Amino acid sequence: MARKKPLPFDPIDEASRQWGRRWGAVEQMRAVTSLMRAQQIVIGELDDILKNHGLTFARFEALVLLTFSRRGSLPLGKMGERLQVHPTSVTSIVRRLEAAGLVTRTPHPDDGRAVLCEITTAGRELVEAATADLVAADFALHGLTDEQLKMLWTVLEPLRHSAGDFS
Amino acid sequence: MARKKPLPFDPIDEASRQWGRRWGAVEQMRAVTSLMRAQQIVIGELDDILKNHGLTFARFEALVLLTFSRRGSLPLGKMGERLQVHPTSVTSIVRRLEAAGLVTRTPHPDDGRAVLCEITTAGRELVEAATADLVAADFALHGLTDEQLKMLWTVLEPLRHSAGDFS
DNA sequence: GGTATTTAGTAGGACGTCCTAGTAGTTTGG
DNA sequence: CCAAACTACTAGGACGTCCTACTAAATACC
Repeated sequence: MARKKPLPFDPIDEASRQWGRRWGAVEQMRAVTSLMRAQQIVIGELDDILKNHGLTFARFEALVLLTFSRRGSLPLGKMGERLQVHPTSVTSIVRRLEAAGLVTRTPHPDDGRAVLCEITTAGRELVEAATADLVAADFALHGLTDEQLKMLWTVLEPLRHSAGDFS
Repeated sequence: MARKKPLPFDPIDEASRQWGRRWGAVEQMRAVTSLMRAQQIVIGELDDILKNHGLTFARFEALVLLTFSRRGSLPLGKMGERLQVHPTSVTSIVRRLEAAGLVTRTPHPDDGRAVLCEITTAGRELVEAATADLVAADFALHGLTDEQLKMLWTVLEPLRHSAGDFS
């Protein structure tokens, strides 16, 4: 994941300097660029860890969600709501999980339109193993203090809220 | 972008509650999930704004980078370094920019392997217009104070640093 | 100088994300 | 009770990201 040759300067810092000479909203630009890059770094590391289990972070999240449900199963639509992704993304994720034998797809007993996704025993075991690895790796958030982690969440919370994720 | 029906609770908060009952690293998990979701929200809004200009944020960033260069041109490899993306991503981005007439691709005069990407007049004009829109929209970071924006950057900086982005 | 290695970029493919469109069930309202 | 509206999901495609080859050119090293 790490660049072969790290730049001798922070590219975002450098860009924000140039940005400031022409346009406004320097702090916003810098924050957004940071956010993008940090997300890219983190998901790269997480996917790297999960690759050893044949997973991606998206699929891992789906499995975790299922383990949190009472019966270990949810309709795809509910999964999309909780994971905050588009319905078609859920279809894609679940298709791959099913192919790996980690979930099963059955028609919903009470609603002919819906599909129930249920985690298998193999899925539950894999979640445990994968989670252990992620926790051991600090979720790729090396060196951030609990203070900083809370700050990150606190700063981003109103952003998520105003985007209409929840009320 | 906004969900049709926002959940009556914060899905990340809810997940972290359940997570805490089984596994550790609750703060990390919550921070990571926040980061992922916030990035998704922000890039969604930015792409939405840029769609009016026939751009995406990735392509916008590439154009901005070119306007920051002395001659308005850079070899693809340099662009990848500065944008912190894989070489093949640069190829993809530049191909689309070229198709839109926003950049030209010419062989590098001093290095037969390299390709020089140069922004066109149309490209420069588009960057100005698109930037104005993004700035007007606060880069989709509605309501975050300068304090919070700085905090975001500050918290994420060491993460980027330790990933080897720069030294 | 001539070969070996490194470097720049492209080709093709996997994945996750979104979108639009379409199908098949369910619910609503007259 | 039947048609209209809505809902759950799938199909197919665009985009950006990464990866693994692969080609061609430049550089290093005998």
